[in-house]
This record gives sequence, C-alpha cells and structure tokens, in this order.
Amino acid sequence: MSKFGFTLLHTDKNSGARTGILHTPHGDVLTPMFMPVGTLATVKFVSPEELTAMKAGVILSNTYHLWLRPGEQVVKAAGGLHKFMNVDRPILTDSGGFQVFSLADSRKITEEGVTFKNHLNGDTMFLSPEKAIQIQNDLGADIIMSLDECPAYPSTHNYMKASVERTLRWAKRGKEAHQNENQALFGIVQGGDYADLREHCAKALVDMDFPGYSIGGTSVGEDKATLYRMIDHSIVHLPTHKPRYLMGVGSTDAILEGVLRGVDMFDCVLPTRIARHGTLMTSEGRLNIRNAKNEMDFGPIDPQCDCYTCQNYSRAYLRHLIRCDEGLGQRLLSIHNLRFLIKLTEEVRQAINEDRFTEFKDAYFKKHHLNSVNSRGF
RNA sequence: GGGGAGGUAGCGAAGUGGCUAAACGCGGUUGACUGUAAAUCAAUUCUCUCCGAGUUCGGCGGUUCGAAUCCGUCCCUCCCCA
Repeated sequence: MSKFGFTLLHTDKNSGARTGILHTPHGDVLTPMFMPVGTLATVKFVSPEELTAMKAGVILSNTYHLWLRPGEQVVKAAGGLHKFMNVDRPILTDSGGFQVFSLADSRKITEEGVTFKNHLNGDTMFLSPEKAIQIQNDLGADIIMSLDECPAYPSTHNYMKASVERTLRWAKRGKEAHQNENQALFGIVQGGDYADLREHCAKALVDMDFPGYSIGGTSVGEDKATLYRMIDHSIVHLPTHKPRYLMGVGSTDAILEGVLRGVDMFDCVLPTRIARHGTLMTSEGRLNIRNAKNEMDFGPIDPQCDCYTCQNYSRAYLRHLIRCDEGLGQRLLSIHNLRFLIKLTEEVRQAINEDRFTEFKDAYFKKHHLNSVNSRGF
C-alpha cells in the first residue's frame, strides 16, 4: 500500500481555500504550503538544517538538471536523493517539462519525446515520458511529475490543443511506466488560457486517476488576471480529495489567490533568487537591502519576522554582506525570504481553519496595495 | 646634482587637432527577477531651470576657424644613476 496520501482537514466556509495533510514516506506536511526550490539537489546557499529550522515542508529538485549532472545513477548509488543531499523530509522532483519551455532555443518536440541540446556541453539528449519516470524513480523523490510540454504564452488554440493531447498521451505513458508505489506521480494540467482545453485536460487526467494534480503552463509571462483564470479553468475539474499543486508560483498575491481557489501546494525560485540579488519580502513590502538608506539601519529586516536572520542580524550588516558579495549574505537573505513565505502559509492555514480566509486575504491585499488583476506581490 | 616617465570624471585607464561631456573596467545609485543555464541582468553616474544650456582632461598663457590632444611656462608625482 502506498505511503502517500492526502487528508482534507477543513474547507473555508466562504471560499475554496482548504487545509490538509500530505502524507509521504518522509513524513506528513500541512497544506497549503510553499515549497522551496533546490534544482541541483540544494536550495542554493541554504542547508537542510536551516530548512528544518524554518519549518519547510516539501522541497523541490529537478529531473533535467540532475540527469545531466551528476547523473541519476550517481544519486541512485548514493541511496537516493534524500541520502545524497542529507534531507529527511519530502522531496518533489519536476519532470524537466519546464526546461522544454525555458530551453526552447535548442529543443525539438516529437510524439516520442523531447530532443534537447543540453546547456552544459551541447550534447544532444532525448527525454521521453518513460525516461523522465525512470530518472525520477532512480532519484527517489516522494512526489514526481509527468513529463509535460509547457507551451509559451500565448499560443494559438490549435497549437495548444495539439500540445494538450500530446501531454495527455505522455501522462498516460508515464503512468504506465511508473511502478514504484512509494512515489506519487502527479499529472499536469495544461491548456493555456483556454477554458475548454483546461477542462478537457483536467478531466482526462482525472480519468487516469493520479494521486495528485498540478496546474502547469503558469509563470510563463502571462499577467495575473490570466494566471487566475488558468487556475479557475483547471481546478473546478479536479477532485477535492486530491492535492492540487500550482507550479512555479511564489509571489504573495498569487499564492493567496491560489489558496482562495483551492490550491494546496506552491513552489517558486522567486524568494531565493531575489534574496541572492538583495531583495527581501517583508511585512511592509519589498525591501532592497542594497539601498543606501539601510547603511546605518541596525534593526532587523522585518520586526514581525521570527526567522534566524531577523533574530540575529541587522539591515546594515546584511547590506554590507550583499554589497561585498559574501555568501553568508545570500544565505541569510534566502533564509529570511523562505521563512517569510512559509510563515505566510502558516497564517493562511490558521485563517482557513477559523473560516476567515477571505478576510485574511482582503486585509493582506489592502495593506500591500495588491489587486486581483495586475498587481505585483514581489 | 644627472637622466627618464607622467599628471584625463570617485578610483584605475583609453584617447594624441574636429565624429569627445570624453571608450572601457571598478566603485556609487536605482530597478528587474515567478515548475533556477540567474551570487544574474538592466539603467544611471560633471553641473543646471536637464527641450536645451553651461563648465571640464594639473595651473596659467599662447597657436588654430576649432585643443584633453600642438607650443611656452609654472606646479606636482614617480623611477633610475650619483
């Protein structure tokens, strides 16, 4: 019997927001949750101990990148991704589908799979739905993804329809290739901004009966209103007793909008990337630590924050570290941003459980001057 | 004392008569970043009432239609030999 499962705890009385427990072979985690991204088997600059301290749930890694380096056989020989990177918490691997999009300059998609020219040495490589599963089986993550195509936005209805059909065939092939019941394989809903294609894709995936469903094709340059429509068009066709994962979304406004619609899982490079570049998420909004105004500010990044960085370091010191390109600065800022989003989801869960999520979301949007159309919550 | 090299914007450094308010790098300032080819990328960095105008290339004085670039002179720095 699979060690994976999802328990729905409570659904907000006034919205689709819900709390739940994701059960995995490496422990239970509460949803909604934000999942830090560690593409190359490391959340850049952040140690597993630090992830534990900030109460991170699942962390992500990437099939495409680990396939190229060090190679899935190395990870398998190490005893799997958990042992390899000394992480004793649930791990999710993306399928490489997004790289089809982000490396579009050197790829060719056929029915059989995707031919890449890899970015490290230019070697031609071939990734099929079955290969993506084999690699992810070897990596050994708790949650794995079907190989999908993540088309550019916007794409024509014709192209998107063909792409969705192919993604569905790939999902079926991947599901048939996947035999490890301790790894939960998620299907990915595509279809761009087309309601009919989202519906078709979602229903077809549900018919295949996956343990969880991802909403993909997001964070590819569409505006916020479109993103929310994509969620709406997908999520109504997904079963309530299975987890929903919105891929690649990590701005605060989009997370809250996603939760409102019933999304349980989010991942994004945003908090860690902008942290390395000196931008911080705070209860008062965006803060660029490099700004001259922080030179003599010996207070914390955010007085409301309980993270390790805010408990121990000043803005002036962090500004100094970032300006000097010191790794400790990138690490401390990454810790803060990740904890900021994780803490936000903790507050979200509490609000849902108390049936006041819409009030919580409205108050947050009002405070940060956000809206549901085109705002930028970082 | 003798010989040599050189002084260009915050720093380093190109430029040797007009296309130069002056390349480029660093530093400074600001911005971007959403299933990570990202410790990356972009803008800006003499002054002003910023369309446009004004004052710059050690100082002063010349030559020239025109000078950071040529000439004279003064000041300063560095190196080698005594």
